[in-house]
Amino acid sequence: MSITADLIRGHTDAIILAALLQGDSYGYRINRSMVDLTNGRYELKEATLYTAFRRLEEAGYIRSYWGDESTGARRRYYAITPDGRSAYASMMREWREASGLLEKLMRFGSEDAASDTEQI
Amino acid sequence: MSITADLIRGHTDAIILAALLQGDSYGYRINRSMVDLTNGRYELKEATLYTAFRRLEEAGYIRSYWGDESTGARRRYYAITPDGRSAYASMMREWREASGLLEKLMRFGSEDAASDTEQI
DNA sequence: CGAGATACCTTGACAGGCGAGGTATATTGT
DNA sequence: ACAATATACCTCGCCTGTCAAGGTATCTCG
Repeated sequence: MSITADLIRGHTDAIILAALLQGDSYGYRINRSMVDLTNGRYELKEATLYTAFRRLEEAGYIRSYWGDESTGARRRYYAITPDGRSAYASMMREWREASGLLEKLMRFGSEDAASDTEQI
Repeated sequence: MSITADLIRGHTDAIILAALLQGDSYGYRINRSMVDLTNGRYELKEATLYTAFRRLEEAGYIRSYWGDESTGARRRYYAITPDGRSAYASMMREWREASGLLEKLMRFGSEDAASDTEQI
């Protein structure tokens, strides 16, 4: 993976919730879709993923149920809850704000900026 | 602070290097300028800041020297090294890529998107 | 003289990410 | 028939960055 962990840290939950907004899904599949969407440049590691599921379920943002696969390995499906939806929304808001601030702070010194006309 | 730590986590080094691109500075001042630039919405905590200085100096990205204040508290100044400059550049590149990916992943589900014409 | 600003620093705990390891079932190639 | 691979789940324990809490010393102002 070309993207280091700390750049993603803290966004795991939002990413998972976003995936579940599309409909119920399960761990392995979510993992795959990350890889696909990013062309393999980023992967949510399994350990991270399952820890996150626990965390999110405990927080009441998702709930889980076993699929009734008649064949193949069993799957634990996850569904986003109403609380999860509003959590997602506020995470997105935070992300927008944070990335704006970061942008500002990180090019504080560099002059490829050309957009600092707004006063702080 | 309205912005949670984990959203910024991992960017501390880049932020500090960016500040030093403007010229040598010292801890307390860098800290202040963060607060000013973000209108108080984000603050690099002192403990975090000084840990980062150690880390960056050990990595050879910055070097430090004591200022010769004739009055007031002593100041330890930091200067960015050539290695630090190229580290900053690659951190910026990583940030661009990561934030692009995150954007894509996090609105995977939501339909304020309207820009998913590019195929993955 | 006491309060507050300036300026530095360390310790210890915490939380999230993940490497490494494990389980079980189905498919595919030889 | 059997090994390899893919699917699918899970846990333990380490590592790293953040930060609350505490500490030091100097200067200014009322």
